[in-house]
Amino acid sequence: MSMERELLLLGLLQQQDMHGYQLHEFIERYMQSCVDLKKSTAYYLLDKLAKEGLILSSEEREGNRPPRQVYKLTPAGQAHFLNLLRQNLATHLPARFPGDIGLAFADSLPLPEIHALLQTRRSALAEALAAAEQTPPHTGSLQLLIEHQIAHLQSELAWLDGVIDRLGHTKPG
Amino acid sequence: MSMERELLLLGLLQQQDMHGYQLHEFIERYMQSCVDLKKSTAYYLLDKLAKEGLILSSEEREGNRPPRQVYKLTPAGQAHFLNLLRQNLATHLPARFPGDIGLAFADSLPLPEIHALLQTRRSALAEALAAAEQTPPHTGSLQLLIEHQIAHLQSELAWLDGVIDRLGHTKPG
DNA sequence: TTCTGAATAGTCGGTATTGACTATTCGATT
DNA sequence: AATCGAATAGTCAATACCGACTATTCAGAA
Repeated sequence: MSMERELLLLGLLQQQDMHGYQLHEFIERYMQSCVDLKKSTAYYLLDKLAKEGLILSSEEREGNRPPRQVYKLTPAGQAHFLNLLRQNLATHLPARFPGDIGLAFADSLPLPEIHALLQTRRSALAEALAAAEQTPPHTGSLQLLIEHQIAHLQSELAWLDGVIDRLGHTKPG
Repeated sequence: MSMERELLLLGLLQQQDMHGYQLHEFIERYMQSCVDLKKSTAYYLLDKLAKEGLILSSEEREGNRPPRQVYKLTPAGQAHFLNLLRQNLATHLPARFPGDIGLAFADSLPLPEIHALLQTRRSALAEALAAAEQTPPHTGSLQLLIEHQIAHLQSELAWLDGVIDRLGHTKPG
């Protein structure tokens, strides 16, 4: 498993014991800007971490609900978490831009159509930025992620505007 | 397969017939900023596109070299390519920041250590920016990708400097 | 000419990831 | 008290993906 996903699960469990569903909910709600982790993948990875002895699972029932597996960090897991954390903080992990692939082939379409399509993209981007700016403030480091997202989207918007602008001045042929 | 990878392969074959190895070489050399596509994955996806009738493969030998599969777009593939291209250009695909996961759990380490680790990250980031700025200019839309990468890395560097700076002023406790 | 290292051109077994599905419970509504 | 939709808590078969490996050719050194 990639180190980011591993760090993510261990990190959340280090803050608080949780069961799989809860873990996935939290990630979807508050961390969608850094990872996309499907529910079934989360369960798969939790199983694997348990087999590696980094976390322990125990049954628990609440009210009439069917029993569920609650996970907690082992001492080995705690140590491993700290190592991954150090490694993550010290490394620059390049972000990928899947939207650039289209740009790379844009010459296959007539200029006015490219312009119209990029205007649509611009709107979507501006909306994402507005949504990020609307996010209510969070505590501690989650706030950091929101601010990062906003700074990034602002830079993206400025860049896209530059691209759209230059599109008009392109000499045909 | 994700639409980006599909668009990428069809797009390259639309510009020029190629064989698998060549395709992968090009992607590694010139498009590492938008995708990470392993060689074996490229072959797997080419097989799949062929099965879907979007590309055709034919044997070809050059000199004494063993024969190899050369791929070309079918008319269906060309049409599909244009649709994917329109969709890609019109959509904002959010980038992910795996480096943010560490930041989210930074409070697990003492402040001076976080500071030291982030300085290391900053160096790596600055180096990546310098490398991007050193890239010799390219023709057409590939130049666009390089400029995007530079703009992005500049924004990342400014943001990281802000984070490191605020770290010093944080009141402990 | 024989060896060695780099470039070319892939294949294959195993791991990671996910979409689609199951099943239970709860609260509200009829 | 029966029904319906949303929330909870997962499972599983199928796909996607990749690391490590194989095999050939070529250029240059010994």
